[in-house]
Amino acid sequence: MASVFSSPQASGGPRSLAKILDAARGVLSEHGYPALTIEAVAAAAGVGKSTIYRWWPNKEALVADALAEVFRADDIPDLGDTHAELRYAVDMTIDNYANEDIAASLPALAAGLLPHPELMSRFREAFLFRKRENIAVALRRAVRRGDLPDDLDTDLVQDIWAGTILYRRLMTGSPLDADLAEHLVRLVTDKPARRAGG
Amino acid sequence: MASVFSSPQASGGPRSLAKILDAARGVLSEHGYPALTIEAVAAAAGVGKSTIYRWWPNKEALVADALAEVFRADDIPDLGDTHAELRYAVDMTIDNYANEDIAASLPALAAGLLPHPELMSRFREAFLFRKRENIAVALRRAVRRGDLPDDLDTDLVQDIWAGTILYRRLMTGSPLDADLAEHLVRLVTDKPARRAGG
DNA sequence: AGCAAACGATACGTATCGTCTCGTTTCCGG
DNA sequence: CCGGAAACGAGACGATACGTATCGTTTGCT
Repeated sequence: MASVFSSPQASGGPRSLAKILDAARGVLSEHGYPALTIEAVAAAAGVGKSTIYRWWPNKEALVADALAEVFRADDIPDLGDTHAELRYAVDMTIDNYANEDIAASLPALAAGLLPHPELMSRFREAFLFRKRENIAVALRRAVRRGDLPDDLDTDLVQDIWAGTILYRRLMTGSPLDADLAEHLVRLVTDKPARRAGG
Repeated sequence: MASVFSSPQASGGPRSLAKILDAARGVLSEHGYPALTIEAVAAAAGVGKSTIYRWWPNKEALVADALAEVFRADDIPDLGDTHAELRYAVDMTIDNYANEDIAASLPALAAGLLPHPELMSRFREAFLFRKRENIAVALRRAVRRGDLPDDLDTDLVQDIWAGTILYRRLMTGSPLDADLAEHLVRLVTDKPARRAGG
């Protein structure tokens, strides 16, 4: 998969992207986000600073690219069982945000990209929407089975899942365990009483 | 209310905290987070840098203090109506995260505090738990009324509310409107079918 | 072989951080 | 109303990182 934030030119093309992305992940894992400077990545990659700046506009874009390759965006398998499929989706999301490198970088990433709408939307594309579409497929499948209501707001469901998980990870520090996953799935599958069926 | 991150000494005590906090909010509102440097705040407050560093360990702590005063943490009024009370709580949360200054600063704040557990926990205290306890009171009131299940996990409810709202604000950019508020309230009040009544 | 793109090294100017020193102002007790 | 201590303003300072620019070298395509 090509990188999202780098801008390979027409002919010839970059020769050191992979080396740089690997080095970025390495620095991040070994020394943490505060140590992740362009100069440190360049040194770890055995590369000149200019080479990094040739392909990425700034540090956040580089980190986003480096992490995008670690971010899971599986197709949700058709298991014939709605509960199991949604659990798969939630577990995948938990997996992503439980990842040390990702969790440690996301706030700084968001902070750095927020003032740059162009980069921010590319970030959303790479990080969120790729995964979201796969989960949406599973949700629509569940609707077709009759397990979820026709008017289900799939975006809201995903905002709730990802939002809760991320919030727990970054703000409250509560565990991201099977219990949470189960709650989040049931939040969607246990339909409201709807005032009639009582 | 005293500030959370500053550390006023025994006697004498600081004379310029308010001036500095006001200046910080001013710079933030007028020029945005990237312009919020210690030097800019000092200049805007008509204060020496050293005065700021005397009372706050770093920029994040200062910003956290400045924003904590803007953060709403109302008591949820006893309206006799669970739905209305929870809606009040959700609206308040939306209000907080819809605030330009707060939303623009939160990621940078989280990024800066994350590597410092001590500051991070003081931040949680000031920003989250004050508000959460007030909302928890309303939730427990609703349980007592029989409108919510006895085993309600109030922390999870709040993680879902705040998480979803914050995620929408920072990541997807979806609107934080009455529709969302209503959905989030119903998520809690429309009890699951519980496998029996269905 | 030849050319252009990609590269590495590295110097440079700018910005901000957080520390420090020093002389001045403010406050409080006596 | 005086004197000392704390708080203060100004700003110099070293360290670090950013992002740009220059330049000679390597790489890979034709």
